[in-house]
Amino acid sequence: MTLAQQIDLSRTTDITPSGSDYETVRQVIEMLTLDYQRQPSLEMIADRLGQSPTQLQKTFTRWAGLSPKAFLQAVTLDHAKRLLGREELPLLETSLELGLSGPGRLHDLFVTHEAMSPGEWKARGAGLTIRHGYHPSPFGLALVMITDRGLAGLAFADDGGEVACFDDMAKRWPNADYVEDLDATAPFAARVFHPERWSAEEPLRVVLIGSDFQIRVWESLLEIPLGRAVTYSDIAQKIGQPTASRAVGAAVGRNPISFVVPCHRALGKSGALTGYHWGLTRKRAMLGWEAGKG
DNA sequence: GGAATCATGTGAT
DNA sequence: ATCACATGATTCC
Repeated sequence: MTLAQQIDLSRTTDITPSGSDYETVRQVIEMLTLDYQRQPSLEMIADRLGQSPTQLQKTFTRWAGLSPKAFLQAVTLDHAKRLLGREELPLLETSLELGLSGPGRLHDLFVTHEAMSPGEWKARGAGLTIRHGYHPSPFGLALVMITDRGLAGLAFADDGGEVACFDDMAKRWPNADYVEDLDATAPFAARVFHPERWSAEEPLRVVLIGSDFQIRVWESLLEIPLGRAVTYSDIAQKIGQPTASRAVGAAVGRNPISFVVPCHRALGKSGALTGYHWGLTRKRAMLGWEAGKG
């Protein structure tokens, strides 16, 4: 069976109502990034997209829970630095910590994770059955991969990139058996993008398949609260290898469960969004989207 | 200030 | 062995 046959695109189920808005958001972010010096106004952007400013405003609010202006601010370097928690006044810092302690513990408490043993990692997925399916998401078409131990992979495809996206994921565990099973993946797709629905009673189950080093990095990503960010060197410190920030970057980049393991909250020391496996635009979109949730 | 350069750990080939 | 990196600090203009 060929790869294209394994991925049946016609059977994707619409789960997130805001899924179709991402294309608009993506184009806006790209315009802003392309000539950030000229600071194109909302009117100009709407014009270039062939939409009215009010239409665009509506789309944004629906997608981000955030006005366009607030969203645009959330995408700037300035805001990224704030996420790192370096520029807070002491007073604000305290209230910020308090305010975040709820959602901040979210990942800790509501995502249970287990790691594959080193032996299983070396087997490169041998003996493992991975069920997968594409579903719409707030960040474009999402590829969900699960094992009987929980969510193993979450990836994103740009238009027409569905096969490439699947291939990217599948070659991480080349010896696994892959079965398309949208009925099995749909419940995960429905929950993943609604973190407020994760609960201690019914936590989101994820399984980390990677090397020992990668798993240590990914586990520390899980501890970053919503609305905060850390640097690659912060993570290196945390796992006790302070000179390994670059290796950390590589490991973060190989995170197979993007969004749930919040690798988009890892930034360069300057606050710059240095890279993202599924495209920098998507990283900006996620940070902006999350700014509307906290 | 910004470009060039270096030290650096991990994982794939 | 060698190479490519989602880094970061230092050293030059």
